[in-house]
Amino acid sequence: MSPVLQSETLTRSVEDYLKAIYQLSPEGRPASTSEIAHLLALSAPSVTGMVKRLSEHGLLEHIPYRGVQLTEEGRRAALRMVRRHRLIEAYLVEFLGYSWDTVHAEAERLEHAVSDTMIERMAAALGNPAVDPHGDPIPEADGSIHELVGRALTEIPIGETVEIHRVHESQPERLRYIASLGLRPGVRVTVVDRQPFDDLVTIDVGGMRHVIGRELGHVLQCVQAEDA
Amino acid sequence: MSPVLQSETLTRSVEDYLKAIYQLSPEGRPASTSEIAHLLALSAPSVTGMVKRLSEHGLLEHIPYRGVQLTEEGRRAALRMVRRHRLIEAYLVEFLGYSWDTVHAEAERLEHAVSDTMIERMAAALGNPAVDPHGDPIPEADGSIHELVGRALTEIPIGETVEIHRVHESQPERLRYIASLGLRPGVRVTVVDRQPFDDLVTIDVGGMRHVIGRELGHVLQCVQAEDA
DNA sequence: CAACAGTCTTAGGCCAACCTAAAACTGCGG
DNA sequence: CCGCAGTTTTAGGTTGGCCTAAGACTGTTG
Repeated sequence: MSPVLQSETLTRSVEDYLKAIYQLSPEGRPASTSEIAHLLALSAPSVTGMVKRLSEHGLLEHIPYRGVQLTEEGRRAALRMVRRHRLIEAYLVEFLGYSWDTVHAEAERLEHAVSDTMIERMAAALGNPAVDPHGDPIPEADGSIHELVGRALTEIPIGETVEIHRVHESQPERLRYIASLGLRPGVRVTVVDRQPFDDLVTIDVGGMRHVIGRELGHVLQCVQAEDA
Repeated sequence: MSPVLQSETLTRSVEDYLKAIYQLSPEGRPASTSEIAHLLALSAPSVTGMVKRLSEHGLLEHIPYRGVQLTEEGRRAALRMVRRHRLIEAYLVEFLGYSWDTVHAEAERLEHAVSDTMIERMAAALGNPAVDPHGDPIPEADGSIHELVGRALTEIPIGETVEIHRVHESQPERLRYIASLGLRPGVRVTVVDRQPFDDLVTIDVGGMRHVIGRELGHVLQCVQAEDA
């Protein structure tokens, strides 16, 4: 119908908005103007303005004062950016010596500049990985994504051993701290104690004990450990 | 003095202008408004406007109706972009399966998006090459550049055997044609005939004979063949 | 159910980069 | 040395993307 945005016509800004809205609500629940503004570090009126334009272009639906939801077209464009971002992160870690705490900013710029061809070559060089260095699933080129739902570390009962499967965080300082505790996707962790309030969890990571607070606990997504 | 552009403050546009001006005149001779406009596919008034701003920022000197020259600061910024561009081209060819005729457009976008850190890692992965896939010299990180001056193919006398050392062309179709003749940096060529006018040159490339016209002849830069 | 806090939108501006149309300059040829 | 072609600049306008200030809405609460 609309001959708009045949893939390459989206501006950087538009790509950022779509990705942000997707990240605020992968399930499609409406995202609020202020959430978007906060995530993109912009003023609320800027968001309102852009949202209006994007909804005119059919990339999202906006109910004034109620929030925005991606249309199918908007969701596809957003997932394309997520795929790019995560593949770039994986590539930089694998081939250019980046650590997972430094890779985000670089990917944030590259995701807008790289061609589809280059993305697919990077994917091929990596062996078409399913997840990025943080354990986040990489959407397929066709737009499908397989979210492996784990449990937050804060929900694991005492005595249980789990495997960290995803570290849902992008701030370098936090990632560096997490890494300093020996925590990263694939690592096995045993919950040895829990506080009744504030979701404080004491864990054992390869013999070392650490106390994890609520925020970090939510960032660390776990799955059942595979073998004893 | 001016706290402007501490490296990362240049916009894409500004980077493009500086690189274009450098390319129009690496030696520093003034470049004209219309040359710049043509190279960047912009209107002349757009160039005048930008040139005025850039000269206010000390990146170039503009004598109205006479042309522009890069200042030392502008030249440094331009060489930085040239380094980025050529290293990116080399990296894409070496590690991501690009051919030299497809690599230019990709590099043109990436050169604005990649961090200095990433550029240096790419350089290291390549073993700090001195030239890119077209044989163009890659400026050093400190801003020095070593242009190996060759002779245009049109200037080689009959009977002489030379080595192609640089193919100074960026249009994919032309590069594809050149490659189809077996011509690329490092290839040895013997001049077997020359026409008195139009600079037509007949060459022998590994047993195949081709006639090269003036334009292509200038694109192909040659050096003395190393050994018989 | 009125008032208020908080959120969202409208109004009005700004800046970078582009454009076209018109005016100004340069340098050459008669 | 005047005029004219070609080049360059000025004038004025557009668009995307951002901003602050001010007004409109919503939902909660006394």
